[in-house]
Amino acid sequence: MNKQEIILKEKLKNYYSDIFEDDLINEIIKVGHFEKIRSGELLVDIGDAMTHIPLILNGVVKIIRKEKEGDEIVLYFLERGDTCAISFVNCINKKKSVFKGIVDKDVEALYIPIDIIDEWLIKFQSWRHFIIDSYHFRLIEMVDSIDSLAFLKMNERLLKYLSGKVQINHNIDLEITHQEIANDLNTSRVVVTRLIKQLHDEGKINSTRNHIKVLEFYE
DNA sequence: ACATTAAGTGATT
DNA sequence: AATCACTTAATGT
Repeated sequence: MNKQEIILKEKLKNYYSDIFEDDLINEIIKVGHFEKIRSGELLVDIGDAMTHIPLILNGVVKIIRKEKEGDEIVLYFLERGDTCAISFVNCINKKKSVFKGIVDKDVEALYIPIDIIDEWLIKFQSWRHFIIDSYHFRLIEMVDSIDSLAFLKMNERLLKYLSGKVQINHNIDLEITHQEIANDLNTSRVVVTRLIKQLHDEGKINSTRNHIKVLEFYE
């Protein structure tokens, strides 16, 4: 086993040993191939056929639903321990992706071929549970995001968005522009600017160019 | 110093 | 809450 594999095994052990049994971790290391993906890179696009599934070790992936003419909206973020279970089902049925995934913060991931994923479902209980749990979790996130769209006003959505960012980044300092937020929420920059200013005046955030410090957020 | 990009604002729908 | 049109401020070359 080479040096990289050892480091990898350590990372996997640290992050996943609570959920996966040792045998499974060993198999993951055997068949998975390691990749680093830089922030801003496209992971999957709508219509892509998937052959491998990334198991996220580090970083953040932004999952986006896209309307025909460029209109996009962010559904949720994936981080360590997450994997897009939606894509498992895509794989098993050999269907194409319905979502677009962009790397939001540099990602380290292990790519696992789909046929093996299928085998593991039978072979490992912990894997089965992992997939089902993560599917369930995605569903909850989706419902949540539908709720937001349907019932929340823009200012509430913004606050929720910022809260989510803080959680996933493990940092209350966000490097983001009003324009980027506007794109993610599918609104205009002007609107974001005004709401940001409001939140700033209310003392809930601190905003300067390219940077927002979130002082009040949901857990 | 100049150009570019981000953010702020008033008025209108 | 969106859009337009314009200003001001911050930053890069």
